[in-house]
Amino acid sequence: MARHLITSAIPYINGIKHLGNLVGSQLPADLYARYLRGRGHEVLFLCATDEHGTPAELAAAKAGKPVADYCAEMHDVQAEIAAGFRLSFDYFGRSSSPQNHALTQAFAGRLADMGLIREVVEEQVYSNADGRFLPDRYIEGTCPNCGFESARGDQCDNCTKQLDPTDLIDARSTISGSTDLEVRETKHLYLRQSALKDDIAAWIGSKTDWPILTTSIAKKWLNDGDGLQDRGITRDLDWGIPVKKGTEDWPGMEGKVFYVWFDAPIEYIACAQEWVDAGKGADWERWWRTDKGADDVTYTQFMGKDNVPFHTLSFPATILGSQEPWKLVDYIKSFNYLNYDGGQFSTSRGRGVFMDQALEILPADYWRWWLLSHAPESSDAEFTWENFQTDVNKDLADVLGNFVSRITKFCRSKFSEAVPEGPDYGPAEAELIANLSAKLADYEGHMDTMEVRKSAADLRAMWVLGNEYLQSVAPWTTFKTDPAKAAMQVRMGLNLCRLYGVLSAPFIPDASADILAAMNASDVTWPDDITEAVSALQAGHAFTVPEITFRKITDDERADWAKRFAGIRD
RNA sequence: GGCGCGGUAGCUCAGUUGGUUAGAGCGAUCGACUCAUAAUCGAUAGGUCGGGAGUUCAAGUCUCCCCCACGCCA
Repeated sequence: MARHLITSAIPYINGIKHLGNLVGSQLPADLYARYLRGRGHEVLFLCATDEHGTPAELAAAKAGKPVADYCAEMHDVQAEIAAGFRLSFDYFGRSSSPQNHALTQAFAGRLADMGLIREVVEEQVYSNADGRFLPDRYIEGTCPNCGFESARGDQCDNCTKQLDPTDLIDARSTISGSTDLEVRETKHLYLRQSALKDDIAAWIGSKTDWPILTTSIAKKWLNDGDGLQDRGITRDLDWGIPVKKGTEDWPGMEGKVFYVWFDAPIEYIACAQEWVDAGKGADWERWWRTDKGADDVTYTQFMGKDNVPFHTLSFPATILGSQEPWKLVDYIKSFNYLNYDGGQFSTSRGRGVFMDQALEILPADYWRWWLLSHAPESSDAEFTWENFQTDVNKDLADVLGNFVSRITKFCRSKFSEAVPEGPDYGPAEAELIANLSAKLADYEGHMDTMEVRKSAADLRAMWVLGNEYLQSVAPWTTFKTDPAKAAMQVRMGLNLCRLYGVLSAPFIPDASADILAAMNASDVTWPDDITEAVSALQAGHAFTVPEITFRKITDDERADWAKRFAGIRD
């Protein structure tokens, strides 16, 4: 039994995530966590909400709520939706937790002690009306180059010229529209990532088994231009973790907070502390401190490609720079984007399906299966309603659901709602067992290496083997001449239902639980041996014919949903 | 403009270090079966592997150029 620490990129607190976000981090992380638990490994699976920064402040203001209240509410909303998708976090924390405050401040203090923090005085635009410094993207004005009226503080979207906020003519705040702006000096802390470049490059270089997507992004940032740049880790905001040097005040940094991208990944560690403090775990250090038992932990992170730089460079810079025995990530599984019907999902335009909407129209398993079996691993993937409908109907309703239905109903009509008597398995069953064993090995191999789409294909192939078997031995025909033999064939079919329930659980936990409950199965452990597994249910074992496991999506529904989620809001 | 991931059957995608007639699922067509959610099983059709040039005994797989899509950055 091995120990696995798994984290999913932590979703931003502002709003509900769409299916592309889900399939890019939380869902595959959950698949992996469920699989490893199923195999009997010890797993700690953590996720949290990422709560700091300007967007959270603005969203709270828009909602007319104090930012702390807003975040608390949205955390609960996201937690509820995550539960709806059956995301099996051991703990769903918050980056605004007291634990993360203390740990982030401790890291900053330690990095300062190691000489890796420098103070920089810079000029930034301050909005008197808003009472705050404005990040470049919250400033708009007329481009001095082309005259475009909605150029942003960092760049003109019309002529693409790179700009400084002070270049803009009639600059205004996009928050309030106010033109009462001024340039003020402000002091910030920078993490000297440039000093850690060689360490990080050596570490990345040692990860030869990582996905190309992960390492190519990391190497680009390491080597482009002047190489890895020092990064500002503080901001002039109210909402965030106050800048402190450990537990001490940081002279000159009063009223400032750490930048969200500094404290967010530290929450991975703080989340484990929250898990313990909430009474759900006993010891977080044995997962995170290599001097306290974490040296045998395998740590895997899941994220979309946009998060890769922060997980391959920024967070490792924090860890490596501290020179403390923190656990570094062993494997980063990154994903491309899921497109929606030929374009992007769009939060602002309401285009695509969001997590809460998805659960309103169909159970979680439908989404889990389709999204995972089409995970954007090697390139961006494409969601269309036509594909979703045909794939889900075929795979879940016809291949798996109908298999359970046909065998249980046949048994009930010809025998009873109990596994019938019959002889031992024969040659046809031996062949089936051999095929299943081979496919199970493929399935486990692909799950071990987190090849999500291939794992889904292997699982489906095992479902198909059951249908092939029934079709070939045809118990409905056998029954006419040799009822005892037919009973044996039915016994195999019922045992396959139980087996599918066990093996399918990482992908479709609810349906698996339903099947196992219908089969009245007490043993749900992962099979070591298929021969044994298909003998688990013995003659006389009572079962029930389950309700329809997966109903089909109709053409009307598909058309209706395609229209509903096309994005008419503006 | 620079960089990155891609461009393989109607659709969604696989194709290890270059090596026999390029694969899967869906869809289509035909057949079998009738236990089942008009389900299942089998068979067949369908691709000049974005375009061009090159290296090689041999290239979807390597090199160069070009085109297209998406993304990131400045």
